[in-house]
Amino acid sequence: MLPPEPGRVPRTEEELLTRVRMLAGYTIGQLAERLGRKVPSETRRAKGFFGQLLEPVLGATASTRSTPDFERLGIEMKTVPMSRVGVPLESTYVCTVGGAGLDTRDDLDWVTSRVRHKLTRVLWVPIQGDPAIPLSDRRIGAAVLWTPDETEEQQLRRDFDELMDYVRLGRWQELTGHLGTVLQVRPKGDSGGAQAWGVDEEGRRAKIPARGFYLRPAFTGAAIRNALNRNTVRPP
DNA sequence: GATTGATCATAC
DNA sequence: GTATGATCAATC
Repeated sequence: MLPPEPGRVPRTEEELLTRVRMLAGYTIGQLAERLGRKVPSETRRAKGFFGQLLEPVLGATASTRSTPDFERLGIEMKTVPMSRVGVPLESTYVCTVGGAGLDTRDDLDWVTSRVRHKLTRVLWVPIQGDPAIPLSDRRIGAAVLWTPDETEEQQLRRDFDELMDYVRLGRWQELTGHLGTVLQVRPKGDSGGAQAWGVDEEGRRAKIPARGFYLRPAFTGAAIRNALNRNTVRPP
């Protein structure tokens, strides 16, 4: 039985969920074959491959724009590499720090930030991430749709506000991956080379090393578990 | 073994 | 070069 072919843009959440659930159990190899794409030979060269493979099948309005994957539904899709025991093996990239957003100052406030907008509604798609399993044999898991609850949003906001203080003050040197309990800032893009717009310590526009917001694995794991629990109807 | 900083592919 | 999609690998 072959996995579904590339689909049209889903019109409703239900349509998207139905489609993504059809993928559960299939391997990356099966999906790649269906799409006529070759699975990279080395895992080192497969970064981002899973996400890019799933997008056309689910009807994501892909491309490189900074809009949600499912624009009209306001849903962002993230594949998550899971260990044998079902915990995320990697952090999850959210969006860049600084850049054009600082021009409008929208990014400085949590409520209008790209981080919050990106995480308002996320479709988590777990995929086997055990390095012992060849890329082609890794299986797609059961996806869940998640919206941060009050507790989760507070956690994110606290970290965001703390991290953005460094951005506001131009203290890029001190803005390392050590900061933040659930949300952190790390380098993004080619090391050394990649740059983005920010402000320096005098508040002037300046080029700074490109960085991105990332969710820590423990938070992503909890989010997926919580989404599962919330979406499960239990008997009274 | 977990984590931070470095790195890889692709589209435009 | 900048955005998307992420994971690798040196270090703690």
